[in-house]
Amino acid sequence: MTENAPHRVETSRKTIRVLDALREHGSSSVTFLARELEMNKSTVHNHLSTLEAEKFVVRDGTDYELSLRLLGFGGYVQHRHPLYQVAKREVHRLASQTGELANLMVEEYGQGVYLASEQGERAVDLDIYPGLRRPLHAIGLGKAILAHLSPERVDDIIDEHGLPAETDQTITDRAELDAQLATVRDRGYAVDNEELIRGLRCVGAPIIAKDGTVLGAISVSQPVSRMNNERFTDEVPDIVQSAANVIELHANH
Amino acid sequence: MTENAPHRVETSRKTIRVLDALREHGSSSVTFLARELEMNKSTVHNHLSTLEAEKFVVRDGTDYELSLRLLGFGGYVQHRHPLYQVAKREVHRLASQTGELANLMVEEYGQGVYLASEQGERAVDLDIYPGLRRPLHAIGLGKAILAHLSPERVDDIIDEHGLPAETDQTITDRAELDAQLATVRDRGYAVDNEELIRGLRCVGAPIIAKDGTVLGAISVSQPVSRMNNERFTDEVPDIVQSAANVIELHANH
DNA sequence: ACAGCTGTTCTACTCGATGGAACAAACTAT
DNA sequence: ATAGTTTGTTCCATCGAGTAGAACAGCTGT
Repeated sequence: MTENAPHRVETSRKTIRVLDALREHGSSSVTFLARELEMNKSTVHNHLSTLEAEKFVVRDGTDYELSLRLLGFGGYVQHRHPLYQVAKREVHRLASQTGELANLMVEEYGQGVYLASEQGERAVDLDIYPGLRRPLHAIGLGKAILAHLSPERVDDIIDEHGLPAETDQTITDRAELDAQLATVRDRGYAVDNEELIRGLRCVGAPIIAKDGTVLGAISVSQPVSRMNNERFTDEVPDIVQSAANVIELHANH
Repeated sequence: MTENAPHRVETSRKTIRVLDALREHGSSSVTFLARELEMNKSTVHNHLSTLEAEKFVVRDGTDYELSLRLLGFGGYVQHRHPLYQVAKREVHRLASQTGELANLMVEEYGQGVYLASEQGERAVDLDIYPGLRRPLHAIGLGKAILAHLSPERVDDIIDEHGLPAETDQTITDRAELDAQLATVRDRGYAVDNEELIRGLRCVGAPIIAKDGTVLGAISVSQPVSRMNNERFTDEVPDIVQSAANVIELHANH
């Protein structure tokens, strides 16, 4: 038992570690996972057998991989999420209206989680999928959310996750971040300028509930080549903000 | 240890049972789950603490519910699924072209699993989401798949799952099913006529790989009121089949 | 104030997860 | 072919850890 941790089930943590490893490495064999996780071969085998019996993994010959049963859990969580239900259509509309990539994000455990991601006709292909987690400070979506969390909450989050640099444009200075968050609050939307991925610009608007708490954020991402400064500072922000407003109306019944 | 089951990790099964219960009942308290699962209160508490530490569940005051971390696994599984990658755009196109509900299904463990589900402008709202499982025999999508599995495989599946009646239109007779599957093979698409849900018609076409194995099926569902017999037997099948053909082309590189 | 709920903590017991060795099956290389 | 290496799987004894039950604390309503 580590430190002051209460009574935890160590065995189940091992099972979760196996699942995590399968997600990180894709289809894997018993011995590979045993080496990777520094667990005994027979232990890994037992856990995989259990997961297979429970249909959480499928075996492809000698390798195991995550099964669609996990999609059942994931789809369920997404489907029943209150913000997803009201925002789904707007994300869709935003993607087809702009032809670009539209995303919906919420905060959980101090990280940004994509709740929905929809590609328009000419959208960039970014390997973004629902459930993917990204640091909040490095993307427009995340800054839109951070700007409307309580200062204590922002402190906690940065204490836990820091301000890692994703590209050379990422904000890594706390004062700089605070300044940007103030700007976001003023003008109502956030941007990121190749902060997570080089060549990509993104405009995000917060979704605020009637009691003032931030529910999430919605954004449009497009290559710098297709977003000149005018679109970047005028047109796109308007579109994204009005989508956020529509969602706010639905969210507040 | 039950029967001839090899060495399984019983503790992890309990954790999985907790997750299942949370999915079935939604947000739940410790004592509720303990009663439901016939486990000791403290045992449930330990498992939930573990799941919370691993961020698989979030607590909302005294209740626990499934977290977005599960969406991470689910989204990953969906995103990396080979059929999803090639079929995604066609499902999208089918939904906007018809304005109705378009679905993509694959078979896993003898059940039909929705891989994608997209609503067009006037589509019915069916509580279908990616990862949801349905019996193969009761839906057009499922019959499109069954028709192209090997006879032994079909036998195995029916041995395991039977032919439960979802509505009074569901096929529950094996001979009747075989006859329908033969028809599906002949004309290239499958239908269901209020077999899963009353008032809903569905046309599904199989997606076949170049080696003859069935990869999945794609469908359009709409209310009987909007699908007269002509559309049901001519127009819609054509649209769905051509979408399936496009996917087959992409799947075969 | 008291009874009846919760969730949580503690502890002793014993069940079962674990790691190591032994096994079989599949491949490689000589 | 045969020997050698690597795989997945099974077996088994040990001891670590999950479990159940009781005790505690915090809350609600009458």
